[in-house]
Amino acid sequence: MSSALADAPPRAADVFADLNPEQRSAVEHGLDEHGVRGQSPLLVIAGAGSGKTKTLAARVARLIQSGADPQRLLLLTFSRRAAGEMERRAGRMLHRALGLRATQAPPRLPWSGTFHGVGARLLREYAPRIGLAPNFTLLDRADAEDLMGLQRQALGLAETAERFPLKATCLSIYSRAINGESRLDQVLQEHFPWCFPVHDELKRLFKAYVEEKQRQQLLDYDDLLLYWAELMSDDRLAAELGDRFQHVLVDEYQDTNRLQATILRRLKPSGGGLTVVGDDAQAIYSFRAAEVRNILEFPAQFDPPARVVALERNYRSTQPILEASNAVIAMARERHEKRLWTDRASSERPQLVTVEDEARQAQWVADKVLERREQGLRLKRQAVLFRTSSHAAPLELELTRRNIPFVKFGGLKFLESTHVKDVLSVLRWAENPRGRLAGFRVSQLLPGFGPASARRLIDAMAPAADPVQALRAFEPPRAAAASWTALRDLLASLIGDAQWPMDLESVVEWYAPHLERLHDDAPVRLADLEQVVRIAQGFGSRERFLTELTLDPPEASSDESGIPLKDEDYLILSTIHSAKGQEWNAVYLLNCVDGCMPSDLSTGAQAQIEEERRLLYVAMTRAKEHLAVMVPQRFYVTQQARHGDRHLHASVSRFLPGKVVRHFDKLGPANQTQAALPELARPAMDVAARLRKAWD
DNA sequence: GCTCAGGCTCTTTTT
DNA sequence: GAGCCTGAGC
Repeated sequence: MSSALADAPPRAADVFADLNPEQRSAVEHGLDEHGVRGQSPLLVIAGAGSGKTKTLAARVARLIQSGADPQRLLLLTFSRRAAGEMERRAGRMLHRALGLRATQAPPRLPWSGTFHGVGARLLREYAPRIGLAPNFTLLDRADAEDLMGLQRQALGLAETAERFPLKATCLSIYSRAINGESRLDQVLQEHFPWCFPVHDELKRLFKAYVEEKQRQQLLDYDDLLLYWAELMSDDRLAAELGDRFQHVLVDEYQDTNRLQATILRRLKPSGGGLTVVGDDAQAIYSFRAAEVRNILEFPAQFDPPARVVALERNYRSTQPILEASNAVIAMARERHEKRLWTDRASSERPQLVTVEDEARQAQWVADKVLERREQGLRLKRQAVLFRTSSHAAPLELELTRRNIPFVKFGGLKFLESTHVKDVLSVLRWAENPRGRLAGFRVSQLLPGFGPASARRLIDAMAPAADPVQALRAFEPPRAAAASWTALRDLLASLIGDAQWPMDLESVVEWYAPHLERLHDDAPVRLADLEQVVRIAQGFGSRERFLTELTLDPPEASSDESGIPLKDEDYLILSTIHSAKGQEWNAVYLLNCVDGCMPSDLSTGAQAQIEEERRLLYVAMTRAKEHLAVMVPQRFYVTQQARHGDRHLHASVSRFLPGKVVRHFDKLGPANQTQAALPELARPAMDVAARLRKAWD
């Protein structure tokens, strides 16, 4: 224990002075002026905008100030970004609390990060003790899907008379079973009923998938949790790890799944030293097998039960915004009774803005954003939120047209796009020449090189003592002879000696002509690749680049101009999921109509609808002063296989009935006449039918 | 035996 | 638009 810290003058009162009584009680739980006293578990129910991050950071700072070793503090957050934020704020408080000089850095928190990130580090360290290869390769989701796809093919499941679930669906099912600690038949019954007939085949497939991962020393995301949990089913290792981390703090506990709860339970069986923070009203990740019951049943899990502290004072939003948000969540079926309050009065109510269509919606938002900027509100203080990434497309177009810079969070990461995956796969293959996945993908980029040749190639390389030699000895299919030479030589040089980050540039150079041949929009994709090259420069080596990119991918993308520099001003576009934990002075919420909000893919079970309601609640509570909820009356639906593109008539979200809407100021075209919507009389669409049926 | 073009289906949210 | 399967054509 650092004596310098323990000897520091107790100046806690200065730093922690502005905590309210509930926050203070959470921060001081188990502590007194002599340091760590009690060790009972703590649950903090933290409403939206109630100073959750501040409280958690203050608790971290207070623990360290009281003598806790930063090395023995495990801080589990939802995202890397949240971990960084927590470390920064705790650092600032510590800096003041310990009376450090400006040149002195506060202690770092080496064990803060996501469950997955921390799991990866622990597993590398403990690998030799649990029969795991320490240099295991981490699969991102797309890789895992490809591996599943290969097994699906190999088992002949693709050729069954009935269409077998796609590889992505197979992986979702598998992942759900792992994270939810559920049996396959339960998962199928509850979440994938249409796949139930192929229960036995899926079971075979998953067995093959697991075996293949083990053979190739591959771990997928779920394995990071699974192996961690398994590691701690050994009493000795569990005790060792439990002892290693004196305090364990978990953020966003409402979005953890059962497997994560198991890990915590094995880490801290008595709950001593365990602090979890969350808000059941903001649970929005059940599609990832998050389990709200984790937080609801947390206190009773221990004997004596965990102490519960509720933070109900909201510091973020104005009274009118909070009232509207409270009205939305008050209609939820099941919830922890809790009433957020604030003293931030305002005469401005949230707006419910009806516009004709999505194009007008984009114009309205762009106008308003500029108007607010004229009034002095920087773009960065404003955000546009949406349920689904594609909902922002018309707005992105409008913003680009008007030269308004923006950065988009969430949705399809550009790392997952075909061309970026292609390039990264070449690097992966070079990094691990016996890995079958990357080779299988890359070789088929060559014209005349199909799945059969690809399989022949990876079969030749996998067992080879010298993969480069196997590569040179390989006879390519005749049609691919010319292009084969270039790939072979590229790989040989990449395997031979790594030249980072020049390697990546060689790969892009090799790939460019193939990109040209395979895609019509090659220039746009090439711009993405230049972006990758730029990102790569921030990493010390090829190996680090590949592993860290998997656990911590860049979360933003923007138009072709690339991500703006940090000091530039830009508008935030974000999915609601990615907006978690954030706040802005002005928030615009797109497409608040039935079919988008709730998404018509989530109107099946009541539980899904309730989650969509919480999603709206999360979106609204991001706003500090200005909130505009947009309702386009019709929108254009593209790529409908059956009927082609057409207009769809939309109605305001079911989560905004009369008694909620009265908390809003209504804006919009005074009288929308039916004449303006000629062809909408009988929309012959599946979606429309489903929307109606949802009201039955 | 192998590749590739054409047609069909599905399309959320993320570590 | 991309994944996936089928079947024509080499």
